[in-house]
Amino acid sequence: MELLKKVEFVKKCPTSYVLAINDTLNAIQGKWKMPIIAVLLFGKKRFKEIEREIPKITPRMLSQELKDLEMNGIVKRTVYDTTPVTIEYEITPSGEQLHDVLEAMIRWGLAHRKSNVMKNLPVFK
Amino acid sequence: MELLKKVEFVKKCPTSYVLAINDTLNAIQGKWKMPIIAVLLFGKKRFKEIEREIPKITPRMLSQELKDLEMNGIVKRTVYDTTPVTIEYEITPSGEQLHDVLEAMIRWGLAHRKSNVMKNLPVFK
DNA sequence: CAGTATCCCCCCAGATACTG
DNA sequence: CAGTATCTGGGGGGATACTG
Repeated sequence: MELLKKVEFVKKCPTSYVLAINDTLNAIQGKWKMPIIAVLLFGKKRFKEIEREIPKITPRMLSQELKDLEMNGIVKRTVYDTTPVTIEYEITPSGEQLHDVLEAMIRWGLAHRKSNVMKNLPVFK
Repeated sequence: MELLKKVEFVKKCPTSYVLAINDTLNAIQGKWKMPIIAVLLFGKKRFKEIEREIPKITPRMLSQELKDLEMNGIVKRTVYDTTPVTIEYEITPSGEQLHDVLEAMIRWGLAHRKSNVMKNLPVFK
């Protein structure tokens, strides 16, 4: 769908579009969501594994964000009945579909940085 | 680029991708960025016009967000030498390219809501 | 291992009022 | 019109310690 048509659509039916964008934003927004999703795109991981792969994240934050992601259907949590229990986190099919969004974001980010229009962007964050 | 290749790429060259995603997130993240961008996609607007079109936004927030967007090269601010001065905000070409990201987000948001995997999403925000 | 529980600080953002 | 100034509360998120 091209821009003008979309704009027209938004005019006529704002709620569903705004809602959809909001859902997506909620899914990926927050300091640690993207890193966690990125890590899980490489496959199932356990709590400590994720923690180890994301520098500086605290268990408190990891726990909290994983709950969010689970509630939003991005991540699935499975408890295995071993002793002690093993718990694995994996990305859901729906979560995996986020790669389209990520690719669009990567493409825009690269192009935008190249176009050099940013006046005051920190090189690292 | 498909997922696996991207993942490989991320493994080899994490910084640029993470940076790009970060840039994009910074551009659109925040409570009022998307509404402002949406409004400006309809054309040039003045401060008060934007304020009127976005319910509940305060001048303080609008001013702040517009500055952010300008610094990030998403929005251009033009001062016209009338009396009193007229100031117009318009979206930049680079900002307009965000529609690819928006469309990806809309597509994912709609599909994800349809797939009904969300356990606890507020119907309205 | 897989998390909770507490404490605490900072800053985002709302309310309200004011200015060139 | 096009914003800025000031005050304020709530919560996101860090540090640290603890638990089944």
